[in-house]
Amino acid sequence: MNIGDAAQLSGLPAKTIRYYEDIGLIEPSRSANGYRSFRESDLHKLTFLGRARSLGFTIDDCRTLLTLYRDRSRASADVKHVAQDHLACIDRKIIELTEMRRTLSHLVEACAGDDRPDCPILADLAAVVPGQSCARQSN
Amino acid sequence: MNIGDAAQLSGLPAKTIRYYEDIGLIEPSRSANGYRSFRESDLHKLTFLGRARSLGFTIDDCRTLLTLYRDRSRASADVKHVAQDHLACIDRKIIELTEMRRTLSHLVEACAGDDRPDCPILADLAAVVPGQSCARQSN
DNA sequence: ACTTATGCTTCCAGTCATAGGAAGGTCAAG
DNA sequence: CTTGACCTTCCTATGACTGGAAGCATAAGT
Repeated sequence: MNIGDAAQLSGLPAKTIRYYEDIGLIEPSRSANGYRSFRESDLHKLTFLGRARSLGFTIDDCRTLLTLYRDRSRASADVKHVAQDHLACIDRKIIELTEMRRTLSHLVEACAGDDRPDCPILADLAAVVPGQSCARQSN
Repeated sequence: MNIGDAAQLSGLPAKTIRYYEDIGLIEPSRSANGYRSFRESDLHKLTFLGRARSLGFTIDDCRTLLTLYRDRSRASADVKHVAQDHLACIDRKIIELTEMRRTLSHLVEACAGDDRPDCPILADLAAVVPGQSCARQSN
């Protein structure tokens, strides 16, 4: 199977598949003409990766998860640990975004949105004293 | 005022301030020795930028917002528009993360997390048929 | 006057997970 | 035998920085 078919079947762009080979996530064999040749197991890995990425796991997480997947003597605790860490990371992001959303929606509501220049949004951006804002922990 | 003080007072790293000059967001003057010299207005812009960034506005948004801020004849509708677009963007991200969170937390709950190899998390990652998963709209 | 330390400068490279595109080889169909 | 679709590698760009090297400037201490 060539990369085009692998892309079609896995749902990943060919570009991404080449990248995954580059960074050592997959190792498809090569045909005589130099084309990548994908076996069932390669395709399986690709769909695994696609699914893991769609759940927001980093490439590094994916590497770990793939290793655990291959390892028949793994402990499910190890997998759970990776997933829980990621879950915590997602939760932090959701909290951060929700906080932004809260502030921003207040500002948007307060803004008349007409042709006059007075704008509470700009006023907020301009007025905040550095030490007092919530800007610090966002990095 | 040198960059170190500007960094302290604005809460932004000196590196970031240099970067903002590089991309044309600010234009501090220079002292005789070649050091950047920050006026009150520069500092004001920096805190404005810091606040806008902490609300998740892109650099491009910041550029627009700064321009609107300078423009005394702006219409608040223009500002509101930028903010609303960003709010919609935040909402999309929250929805996406929440969807990930939902799936992932189910999987984590279902995983025993002991020393046995059986793991619903890996099973899910491995089993999904490409066309059927929710992987598509995440790009 | 000399050393040390801190602060400033520019420039180059790296991050993350790809995407875009150029230049060129391969293959099936008409 | 040419067209077009597919494949290859290699280089560059994204966003918003961050890290680090090499080299001046300045201030403090001895």
